[in-house]
Amino acid sequence: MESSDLKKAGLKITLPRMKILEFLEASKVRHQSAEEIYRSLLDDGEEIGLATVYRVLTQFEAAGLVERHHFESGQAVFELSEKGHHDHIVCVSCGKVEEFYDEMIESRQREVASSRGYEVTDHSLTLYGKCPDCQE
Amino acid sequence: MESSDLKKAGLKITLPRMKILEFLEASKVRHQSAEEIYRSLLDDGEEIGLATVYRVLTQFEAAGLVERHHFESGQAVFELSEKGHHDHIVCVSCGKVEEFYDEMIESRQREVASSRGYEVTDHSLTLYGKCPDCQE
DNA sequence: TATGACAATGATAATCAGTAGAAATTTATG
DNA sequence: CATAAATTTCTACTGATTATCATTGTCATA
Repeated sequence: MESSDLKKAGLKITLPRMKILEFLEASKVRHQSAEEIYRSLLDDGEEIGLATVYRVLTQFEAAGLVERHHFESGQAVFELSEKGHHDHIVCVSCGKVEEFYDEMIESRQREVASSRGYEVTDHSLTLYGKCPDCQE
Repeated sequence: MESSDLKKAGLKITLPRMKILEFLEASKVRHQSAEEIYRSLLDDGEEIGLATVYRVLTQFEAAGLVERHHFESGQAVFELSEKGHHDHIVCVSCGKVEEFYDEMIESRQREVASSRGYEVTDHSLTLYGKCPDCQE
């Protein structure tokens, strides 16, 4: 079932790609950096190179299998794009990431863009704040 | 008039800080990277180090004089924060940046965050698309 | 199932934005 | 002006990501 995802994406079925995809699907953490994914795979006893992790994630992104987000931390994080579009709330204390979707915000964005003659291809909205757990 | 800004920010008045502030105020380009600012100053015949540009911009940011944005380019850009809060539309073809403000979007963001118990400290919303000039 | 074209991997070097350290210079005061 | 403290500069270094390249793996075809 994973391999069909790869085929659909026009990617050959290789061990590293399977490993990464399986790992992302099995992981309960939805937003992880390339380095974290790499470390986790090594810890699981897999043999894989960091360069391959970066390369494969980039290919997955191009294929629409994962999304890359930048948030504030210098380091990009990746998430499986199983669900539809959504935006993020990031806790500035603990780093937790929650997802949300608000149709009113979405539609206003489209209006703002088109009123200026833009064809929107993408957008990113991230709220930063303290999550309930981190407020004392 | 620039020096008073620096004083208010609790920063000593130094040549590099004046140069950078004057440059930002005189520049017609509102969003520039540290490297671009550095190059421009050198081209203007000023003597300044890149490390100083980065450090001063960071101090200006802390003092609220400039804002730092991350967009998709990997490289941070800085803008004078003369105006109030606003979001951005970035053209994916020519890199042009426009600003906008939409109260409905702002208020929905606050609602979304508070409905999840978050205290929002900041947010970033960026739309990506093709500007009118770049659509053939 | 063997083969060959070509894509993918992995180790490492390179790049790129940004930061740290330490010596030299400048600023604000007395 | 003299002096302490803050600031600048240069340069080396980080950390994240990408490029290189020799080796290996995949897969359509024979």
